Amino acid sequence: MNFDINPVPPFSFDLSAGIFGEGNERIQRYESGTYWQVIRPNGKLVLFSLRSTGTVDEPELSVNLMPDEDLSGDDVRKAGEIVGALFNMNLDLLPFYETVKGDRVMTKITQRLRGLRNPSTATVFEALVDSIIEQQISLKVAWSLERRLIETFGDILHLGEKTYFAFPEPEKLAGAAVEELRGCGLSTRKSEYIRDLSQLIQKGLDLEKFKDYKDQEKIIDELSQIRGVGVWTAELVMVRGMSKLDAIPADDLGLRRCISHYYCADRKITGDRARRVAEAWKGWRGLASFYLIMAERIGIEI
DNA sequence: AGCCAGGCTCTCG
DNA sequence: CGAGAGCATGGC
Repeated sequence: MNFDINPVPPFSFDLSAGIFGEGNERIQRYESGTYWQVIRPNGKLVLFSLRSTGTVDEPELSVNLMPDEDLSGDDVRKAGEIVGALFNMNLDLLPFYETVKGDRVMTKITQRLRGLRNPSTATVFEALVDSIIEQQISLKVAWSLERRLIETFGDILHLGEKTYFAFPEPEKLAGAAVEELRGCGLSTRKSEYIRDLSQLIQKGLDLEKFKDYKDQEKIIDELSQIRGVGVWTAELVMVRGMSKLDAIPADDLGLRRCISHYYCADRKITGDRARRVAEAWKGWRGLASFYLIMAERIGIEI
C-alpha cells in the first residue's frame, strides 16, 4: 500500500534519516535511501518504509505500508500522520534559521545542514524510557540496552521470512519482573524506574497530555515527580518526545562538550555556561542543540 | 586492568 | 540539608 507525503520545505530526507544509519535492521534503520520502522496506527502493527522522490526545496516522500492484517482507510490516514510526526515534517524551519542569524557559528551550521529535522519518538513514553536508559552511561552502551529491551518486550511483526519489533507498550513493561529487565543489562535501579513508570501509566498517568502544555517549567516539575526522572531527563524528553524545540538539556555532558567545541575552544564548561551560549537561539534552543550535535558528528568545522 | 560514560536516588554525617 | 557512594555494560 503506497502514498506520498509532502513535508513543509526545506526538508532534507537524507540528513534527517541519516542519524538512523547505525540503527538495528529489525527495529529502525536507514539504508540505501530507505528508512523503515514499525508503527501502530490505531493499534495495528505496520512496517513502513520511506524513500525520497523529491528535493530539499520541493520535498516529496513515498511511503509503503506493510501490515500483517487488513488496514482501513482511517488506519492508512493515521499511519501517514505518525510517519509525518516521526520526522517533524510539518515544522517550518525558516523561523529557526532567521532566529540564529546573529550567531555566526550557528548560521554556518544551518546552511550546511539545511532541511535537517530532529526525529521524534512515536510516544512520550518511548522518549522517557530511552532517556532513563541513557542516564549516566555512554550512548553506545545505552543503544545496546535499548535494543535488548525492545527485542525482549516489544511486539513482534513477522513479514515473510523477516521479523521486526515495535517499541514495547507500557502494559508489557508494567508486568515485567525486575529480574527480566535486569536481563537486558539494565541496573536494578533503572529496571525499577521503568517498571514503576509503566505501572503509573497503567493506573492512568497520561504522558501525551504534556504535548499540549505551554509552560515548560511545569512539564519539568511534573515529570520530575516520577522516580528516576530529573531535570536532564525531562528536558531531553521534551525535545525528543514532545517536539518542544526550545527545551535544552544544557547539563548534558555530550551537549556541553559540543557547545564547548564550537563556542568555547574545547574548554570544559558548566551547564550554566552552556545555557548562556544557548540564549542566542531563544525560541529554538533544543533544535539548535540538535543541529550542533549533528554538525559535530558529521565533522563540520567552522 | 581500570576508569569513564549524554544522571539520579539514597544514605550518611 | 549537602556531599558522596553506587549503579551496569562496553569501549578505550
